[in-house]
Amino acid sequence: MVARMARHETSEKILTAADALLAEAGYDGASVGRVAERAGVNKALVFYHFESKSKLVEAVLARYYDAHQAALKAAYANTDGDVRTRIHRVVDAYFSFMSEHRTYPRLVLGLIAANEEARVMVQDNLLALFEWTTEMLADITPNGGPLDARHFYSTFSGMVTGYFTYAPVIADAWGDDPLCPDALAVRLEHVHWMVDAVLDRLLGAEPS
Amino acid sequence: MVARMARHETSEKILTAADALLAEAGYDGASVGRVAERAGVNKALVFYHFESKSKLVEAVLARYYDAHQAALKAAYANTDGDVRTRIHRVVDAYFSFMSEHRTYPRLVLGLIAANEEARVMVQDNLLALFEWTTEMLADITPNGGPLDARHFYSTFSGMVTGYFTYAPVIADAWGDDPLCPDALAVRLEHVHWMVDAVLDRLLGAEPS
DNA sequence: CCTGTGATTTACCGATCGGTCAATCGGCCG
DNA sequence: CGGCCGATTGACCGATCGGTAAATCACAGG
Repeated sequence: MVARMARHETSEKILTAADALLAEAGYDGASVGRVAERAGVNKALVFYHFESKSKLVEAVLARYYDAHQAALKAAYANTDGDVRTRIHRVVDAYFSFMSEHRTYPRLVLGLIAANEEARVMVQDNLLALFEWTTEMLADITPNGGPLDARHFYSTFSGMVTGYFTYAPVIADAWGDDPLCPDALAVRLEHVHWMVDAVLDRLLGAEPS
Repeated sequence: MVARMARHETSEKILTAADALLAEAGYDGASVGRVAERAGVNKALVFYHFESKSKLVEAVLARYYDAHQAALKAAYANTDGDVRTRIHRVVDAYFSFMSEHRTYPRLVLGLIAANEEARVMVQDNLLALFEWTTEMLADITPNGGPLDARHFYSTFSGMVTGYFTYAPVIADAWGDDPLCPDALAVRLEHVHWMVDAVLDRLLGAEPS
């Protein structure tokens, strides 16, 4: 009577449940028991497929890491157009990745807010994106000071991820759902407007 | 032998310990036992002074709420200078409040990442700031669309709070401490530069 | 000096946490 | 059919969680 399924199938169900629960309730709130319950699976089975809770969380993160970086690099690898066009393309890729994986930014938020152990899991991916973005902007931003690439990375990634993570909190004040397609499109417009504002001031009246 | 102290004194020690622990470990990580331990106080005493854990957290938040809003309103109440000058003054107030209360943004982060109950505690304060900022920007930003005041609030508050909350994560990649006075001054410069970039594009070549 | 009162402590509760273990189940191969 | 092996289960562990009850303590007023 017990439904049998391939190893991969069961693991995937557990990963999906853990992903959703981590985004909803953070690291501590996503207990192994609740993850198993949502996956429709025995609690001990979670430890059989992933040996510990931290390993499970790392597995959830790993599903996003490669995809996240690949999406950005693919967008920047397209060399059509000038610098402005390419930056807009990367912003589009960043934003659409987040809207296609809405649990991801909240998952990261939950890990950063939790204990030191959970925090270091996020570091590797964050640092990789950080260094890569710095390299991308190296041509148009000075080294050091308030216009260093690291500040622009912090500012613009925060504009995107911050919107998704804070959305459930401000949803009440906002009349319509801030995560509905229309609202997301408007937010994306805002980010693009900000990019242009920055580039206008950075590049001056330089002919493009 | 047991040191006696005024009611206010003990409460304050517990509040301070809870504040620090919430910022470090989030809502679930800041257990009542650990809070009591850090405050050098018996665990049951926490329930005597604050009847439950959620009431304790609300008390911690309450210490910041009034001060946070008062700081911003005081800055904007100063009507010297044009719009640009006044906005820069509010940004300065926002930034300096965060750097003087560094546990505050991480405390809020920890509550947002935790369960629904903890999330609603943050809403009230966030919404008050949100509406007030909207009102402040009403004159120079259009209603609705990507240039609505709500988007600028989300963007600029994220630029400040996001920097403080993500700092411990990116500290390793950053050579020097991102929260040391020099680094903070540079970040503040960056935010001001962004404000000017936005105002240049919003107000056009308007003579000031 | 006695007593009342509020601050503090000790001991304890049921629930849940992450994790383990032996038993069991289901399909495949000989 | 019998045996093997990997997937799954239920029962259980010690630790810790938020919270409670009653005893104890320190001090002020009569």
